[in-house]
Amino acid sequence: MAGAAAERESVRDGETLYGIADLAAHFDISQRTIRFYEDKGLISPKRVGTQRIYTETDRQRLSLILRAKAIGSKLSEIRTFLDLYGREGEGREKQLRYVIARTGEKIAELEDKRRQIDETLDELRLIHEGSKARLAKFEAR
Amino acid sequence: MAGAAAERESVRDGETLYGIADLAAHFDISQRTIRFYEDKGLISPKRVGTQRIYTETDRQRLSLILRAKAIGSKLSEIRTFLDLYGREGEGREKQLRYVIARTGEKIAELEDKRRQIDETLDELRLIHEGSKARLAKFEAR
DNA sequence: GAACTGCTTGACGTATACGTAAGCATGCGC
DNA sequence: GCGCATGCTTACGTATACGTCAAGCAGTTC
Repeated sequence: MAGAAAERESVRDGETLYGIADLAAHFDISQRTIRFYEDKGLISPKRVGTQRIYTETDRQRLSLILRAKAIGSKLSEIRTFLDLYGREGEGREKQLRYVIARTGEKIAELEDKRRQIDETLDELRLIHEGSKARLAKFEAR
Repeated sequence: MAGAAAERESVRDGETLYGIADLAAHFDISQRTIRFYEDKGLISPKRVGTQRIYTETDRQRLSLILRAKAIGSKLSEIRTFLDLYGREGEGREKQLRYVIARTGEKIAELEDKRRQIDETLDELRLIHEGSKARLAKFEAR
């Protein structure tokens, strides 16, 4: 990953840049939302004058933010979440322990959520299939 | 006090009854939260004078509500969610179609959420294990 | 029978996650 | 040079999901 990043740095000439409208359209969110995330410190685009300029990295960050949101993380959590990804390259012992602890918590939390979703899915499928079967009887008359 | 109510459980029909404090303690939520759900029409306990009395069915309903919340449903959604469970026994054709449609949507939604959680889990495990491996090197010195 | 405890109903406050509107700056296309 | 689109900041508004008093009633205890 560090190698790929370095490589992308070297071909910076060809790096695609985005305006706020581009990202808003791509992710189907409002510009206000993107600015809001910036206020919360989740993304820090470059500026040209006052205008925000987003790099590919920013775009991926935003993608991560949205997925984290989709699985039920709060924005305040997402901030430390992003830090985990950011710190991955660093190797200081204390930070490693921190990352291990936090990711461990999150993993347990998500596994639990997954279990609950599975249970709910089982029940819903029962109702779904049962209703379909009962409907079939109606139509068979 | 409500605990006392649970103890002298209605021997007549053998059904266990609960006070609001019982449920709050059991599910580790506040009494305020339970009353809030009632305001939203999610549960409708019996009353003895002004006091709320919950049956086993109410308890199960509350359990369902909390699980639905845990997987990211909004309270407004949970209301129709509960209707699905309630209507399961009824067999009117139109209602069956409704139930099939709604459960189908929810199933698709949850399956998607499950996928996203799995992806996130994969990434987190990579970071987690990778960090543990790197930490092991530190300690091996 | 006064204090204590638990429950009740408002009414208002709070955190999160944005939406919306107003007003100003900037850049383009003609 | 002018109008229109696009973007910026500031500020207030909104929906959700509760928390936090405040004040009162109903049993229970001492």
